[in-house]
Amino acid sequence: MSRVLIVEDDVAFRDRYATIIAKDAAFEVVASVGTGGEGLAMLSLRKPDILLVDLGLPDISGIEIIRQASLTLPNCESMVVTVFGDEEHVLASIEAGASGYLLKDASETSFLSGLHELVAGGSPISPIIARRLLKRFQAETTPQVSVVDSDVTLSEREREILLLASKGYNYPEMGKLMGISPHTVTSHVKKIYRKLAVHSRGEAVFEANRMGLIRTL
Amino acid sequence: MSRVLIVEDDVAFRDRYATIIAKDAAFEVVASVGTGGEGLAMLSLRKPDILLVDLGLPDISGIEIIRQASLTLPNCESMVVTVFGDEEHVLASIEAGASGYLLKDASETSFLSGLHELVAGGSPISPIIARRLLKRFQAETTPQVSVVDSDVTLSEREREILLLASKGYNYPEMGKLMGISPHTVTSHVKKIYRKLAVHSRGEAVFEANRMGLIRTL
DNA sequence: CGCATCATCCCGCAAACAGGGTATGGCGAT
DNA sequence: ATCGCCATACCCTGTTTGCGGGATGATGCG
Repeated sequence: MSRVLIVEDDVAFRDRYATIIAKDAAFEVVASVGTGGEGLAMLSLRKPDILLVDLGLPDISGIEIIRQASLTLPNCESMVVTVFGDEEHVLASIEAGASGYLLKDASETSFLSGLHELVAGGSPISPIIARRLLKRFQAETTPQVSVVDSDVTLSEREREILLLASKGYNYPEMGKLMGISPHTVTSHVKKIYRKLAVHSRGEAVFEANRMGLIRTL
Repeated sequence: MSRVLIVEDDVAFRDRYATIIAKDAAFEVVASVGTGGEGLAMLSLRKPDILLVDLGLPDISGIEIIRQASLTLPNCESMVVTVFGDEEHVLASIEAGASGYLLKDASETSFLSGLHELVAGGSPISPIIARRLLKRFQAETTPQVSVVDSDVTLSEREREILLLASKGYNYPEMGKLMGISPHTVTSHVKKIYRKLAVHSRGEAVFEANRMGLIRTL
């Protein structure tokens, strides 16, 4: 039997959820509150297995409750039930650790089956929401091609210098570190400037890691 | 009425899909083939509204068919129906342009409702699959939090200047652009250096957009 | 064998820069 | 009303940089 905590400010919805859940022997509502503060309190007090949370709470955002839940209760799965279908809310919820995301217009059966899927290790997501996620994924994977816009290729030495430049070393220091003359460093830098079509260190560094020539991670 | 193309090598499944779809007046099976080659042919020949595709085809991967569909038929939604629930297949499908992803063990009703959601602009995704996607998202977004390591906050002016510096402007130019004296610019820059604990433009720019203070997009 | 590319080295100069001051006024918090 | 923070502005000094030249050897490619 999974213990459910409901956090929802709209009393009508809160009661509806409680009623639906009560019908299913697999679930038990251990608390049903209307504010984020109460939600956080119940989280540590009742330690639910499932957190059913609305995002538009009067005091704090439901996101925070989700975050708290995934931090303090590793076995607790968070399900968002909300009217917000926009990308920002969805992503924030997922980043906070939500495992399910249903819109409030979900039918009773899809609501219940969502809960069952949640405890089974799945992630019930309303198709409309899922579409947003897919768009995001496609947007993230495809632009890699567009990032490789220019066909600029730097030589090994040039990349090294650029990396050192990005860390604030001046020419003499670079020369010493690379075991070459500072004059040589300037020569390389000049070529870098020409290749990147820039005319200062700052711009070079900026362009370089915009073009993925320097990986900051 | 949505025109459906089925590409599935297992005859039993193929027939099952066709039978289920035939029951719904909203859909019409315009072709039902067992190989990727036939699938591609039917794609251009029948121009379906929905592509129902298995990933494990004998000749070419279903991924390729999805890619072809999203490239040539902008109004065609691709739905993957497969046994592969691993991350690689899922991500590849989505990257190729799939809008739905159901596992083969889906019930008849969830199969049909999935199709309906697809034409309604949603993305039906089996909860197990969705969980995979969420994991991916969390893995991708969380590192950004760790990047915000230091509690350095730059003032509005300081950010502006840093942005201009990253584009290669020198102090006089910045001053002109911002309508302030070049001396003032240096003052701001000095404060920036102190805050970021750097001592050159290059390093400042590097640190700034490593810390997410500058958005490169 | 040329030709291109890379890495290396050198000179010199005007401009920009780093870093140290000092000082004004506004604005919000205490 | 006093304090801190920000933005503004200026001065000074020594160093670094940007950019214009010119030059050499090594390597790789057609």
